Amino acid sequence: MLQVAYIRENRAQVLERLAVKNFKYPELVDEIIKLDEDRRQTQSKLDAISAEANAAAKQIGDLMRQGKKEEVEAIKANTGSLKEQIKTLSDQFNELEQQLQQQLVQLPNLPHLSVPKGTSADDNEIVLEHGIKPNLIANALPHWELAAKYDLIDFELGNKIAGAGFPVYKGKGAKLQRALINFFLDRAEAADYREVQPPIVVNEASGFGTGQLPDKEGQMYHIGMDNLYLIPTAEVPITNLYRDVIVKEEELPIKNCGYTPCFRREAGSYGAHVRGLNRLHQFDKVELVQLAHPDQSYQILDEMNTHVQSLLQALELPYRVLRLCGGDMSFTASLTFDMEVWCAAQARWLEVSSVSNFETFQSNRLKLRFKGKEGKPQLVHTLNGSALALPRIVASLLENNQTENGIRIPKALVPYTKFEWIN
RNA sequence: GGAGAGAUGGCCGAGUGGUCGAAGGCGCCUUCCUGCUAAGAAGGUAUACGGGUGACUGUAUCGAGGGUUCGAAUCCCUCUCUCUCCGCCA
Repeated sequence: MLQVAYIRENRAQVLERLAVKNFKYPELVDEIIKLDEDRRQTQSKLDAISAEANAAAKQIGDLMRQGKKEEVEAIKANTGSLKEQIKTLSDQFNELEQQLQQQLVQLPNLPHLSVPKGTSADDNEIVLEHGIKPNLIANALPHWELAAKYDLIDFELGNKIAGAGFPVYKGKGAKLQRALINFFLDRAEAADYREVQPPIVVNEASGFGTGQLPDKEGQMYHIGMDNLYLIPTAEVPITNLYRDVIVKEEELPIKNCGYTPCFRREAGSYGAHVRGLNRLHQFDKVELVQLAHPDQSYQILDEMNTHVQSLLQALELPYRVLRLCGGDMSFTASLTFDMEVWCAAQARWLEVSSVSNFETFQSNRLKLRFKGKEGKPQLVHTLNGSALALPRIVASLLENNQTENGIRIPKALVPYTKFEWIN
């Protein structure tokens, strides 16, 4: 959520930035400015009358102590109309605040100046490509067939007990999951992230804090009876650890990481592109979350970017880094880098990580601030990134590393899997 | 799920319907003092939104929301959460 004062004072710039995200209702900006104007005027009136009423009440108190009953009655005669005015104005004020809030949450975050214009994934800027695409053996198989061939993942069985998109990992397939999670967590720990294990359901306030709610209910599984949501990413619970918190400036940056399963309804997805592990309703992911000083957040974004790349390099996977264009970025982000790995048998790039700086968009909703020795509390910048999401990593490992003799596990992972081959 | 108790500032904790944005303690910050691993003294120390170039100032906030009252941390109602005991259970 953008800050009203910022919108008010930087109207032209806000409009210009929103255009980069192809925001469809720029008139909302002026509606917000108008509502804010009304709100402030109403507050001024309300405050003045409340002050008057407070003064009268205080005076009555003094007079009562002196036993001057008649004078008290004279003052009381006036307070009735003050009360009515206060009631009317505060109703107005609450209404205006509510409207303002409703409008504000509809504005997406402003993209960073480096974000290219564009309308779809085709307009994303390829920042770099790393590694060499493997030459596959003849009769190379896509990962879903490899998973069946080596009895690693059972999509049918998952279908039976839950539904499509909930695979069952078996034997070395299951061990590979566990190995990847531990590998990613160890790497995060080595980079000074503190590991946390958050709940995998969250309440509404948490969903609002990181920007999933309102409006994106359809992407999350909802437990109606208890009004809880299954998390779509660990970003939600981990960032919300700091909701309504004022941290000390010298504690920044605050680095947390965590492994969780993630749940996504993925309503409307279909076709060959969602086969196998390409798109699931439940998957595992290790997430990095940082709270940063505004002066440092872009440097930290680069560091996170580098961290994710180091994981892909360790896993010997060819990858590329994209700078997302305005049209492909999320509602909440200021700048996002996506990492995609090459899946050789499908001959496709698959997104495995998304690293973003949200600047103050989330922290404004979360009321997450920092305070130095002097001065007012300021909103922190929040950042997060997948490091990494498992399914497409597995897809790529299986497809890229298939040989006549089985599937080779990359060296860095062998201490975790305790096996070098799947065969 | 049943019964009871409770929710006050960073923490602990007091609070009679007016003198309470809130005693006291701890913590923290600044200054002073004392030459010694420390102690003492003074002052300061919530947040949001307004108004003012600024010093400053108004309003709101004692779990949340309503109500009673000229006036509510204090009285009433609803909700949420926490704790204790019982039940169930990994």
